[in-house]
Amino acid sequence: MFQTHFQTQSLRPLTTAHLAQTMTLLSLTIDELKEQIDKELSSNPALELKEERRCPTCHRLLPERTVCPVCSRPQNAAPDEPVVFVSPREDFYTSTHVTDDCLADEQDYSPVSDDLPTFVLRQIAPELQVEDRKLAAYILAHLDEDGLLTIKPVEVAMYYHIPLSRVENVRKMIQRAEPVGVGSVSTQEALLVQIETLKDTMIVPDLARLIVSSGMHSLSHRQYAELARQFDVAVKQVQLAVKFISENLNPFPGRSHWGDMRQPSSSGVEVYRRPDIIISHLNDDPANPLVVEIVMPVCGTLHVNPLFRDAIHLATDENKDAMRNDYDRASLFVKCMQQRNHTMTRMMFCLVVMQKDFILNGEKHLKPVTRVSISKDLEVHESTISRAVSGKTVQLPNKKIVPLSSFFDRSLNVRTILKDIITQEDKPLSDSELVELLAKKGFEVARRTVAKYRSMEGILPAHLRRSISRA
DNA sequence: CTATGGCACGGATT
DNA sequence: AATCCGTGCCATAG
Repeated sequence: MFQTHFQTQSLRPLTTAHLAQTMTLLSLTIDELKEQIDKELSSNPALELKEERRCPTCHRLLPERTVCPVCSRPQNAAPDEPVVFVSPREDFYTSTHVTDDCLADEQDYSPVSDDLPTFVLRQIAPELQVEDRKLAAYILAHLDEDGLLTIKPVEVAMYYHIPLSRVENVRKMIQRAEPVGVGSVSTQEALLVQIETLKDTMIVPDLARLIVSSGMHSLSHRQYAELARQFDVAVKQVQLAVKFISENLNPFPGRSHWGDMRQPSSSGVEVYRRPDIIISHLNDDPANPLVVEIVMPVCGTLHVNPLFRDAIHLATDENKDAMRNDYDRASLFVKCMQQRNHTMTRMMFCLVVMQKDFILNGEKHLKPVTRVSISKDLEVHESTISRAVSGKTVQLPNKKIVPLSSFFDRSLNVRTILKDIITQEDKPLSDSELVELLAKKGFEVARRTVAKYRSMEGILPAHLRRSISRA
């Protein structure tokens, strides 16, 4: 029902080679795609990148059509249907990996958002020795989604064949940068660093420090009595110190700062990348229809250079085979690229129609959709959708960047409702009470599941929940 | 006895 | 075929 103005027939893969390459291209993220295109362009003279015209009114590049798909909507599209098209936006490309490029001073990348490593690196780059910069970048490249280090400092030192002390010096600088404590090896270290920096601006109870430095185990198990005995103070004192800790410190430095734009997926290494797809309102006016751009990392469209084809006939026999080969490769590449974009376009159209509420009104309104159902609507194999979704990110109209896979998250809506309930209700609710509240709103989940969701969102259990600071 | 986290199982998803 | 997710049961802390 959704393929109103998308013709599938003309783009069916013809050969197995075509199919295979389309599949690989489909699963590539935007950075990998650019890499692939660059490689192909530089190694194959038959391939050409043609700069296309811009739309006179909105200045978007016009890839395949002469009519701008955004300004002049296709006639057969209903007014509330989203416009989906492939958008060549090289200008949008910014370096997202932490490389030497990122370290160049005061460059304006105009990214939608920095990733966490870049964000930190910018702060400390000015005071860093030049030769320590790539060291810092390396360290920052190995943070988990909580902002903690995934490798040991010793390993870094061995990797670069430098003394451990040098690694630690750089690491100390990273830890002092915002978000404070990032780059720590453990939650304990993160907390200690935060305490040290807080000391400058406020009074830190000594007991809090003691508890963090030598009572972490008891703390995490909420054994307050044990702590009181260990430090020979009243339980009440311990509770006060714990309160201070939970209100002022954050064991997961990465979360407070970046939790908003990032979904806590446990494999979230790639989550900070710039988006593969951009969804926005035309001219950012909510009254206008949605515009969905499948971002191409190059400016213009790829096609086979017609001059090259003519030149084959003029070439010597010796060159002819090679040129023929180049030509075939180029045209295959172009076909595959079109196929890829075609699939992406159709999929996004389908997805945006179904998840319109989610895109406009937030995560609460996410409908549980499976990849299989989409594949049926589009009449493609489910693995095709899987590949198209995996690793990609989307920028929503509210400028948040989320992984495309969250469109298929079965429990995201329940989790956000849960978050809402917890932040709004002032009295700490137990898990089973939460189950009832959720049931009232029409979400049937088990008690155990609520507990899981809490830990996924980094929400503390009912005991230690007082006033959780949220930015 | 209640609240919660760990382990593991089954079914759905990829 | 491998993986992820929701859930049930059980142990443990308070």
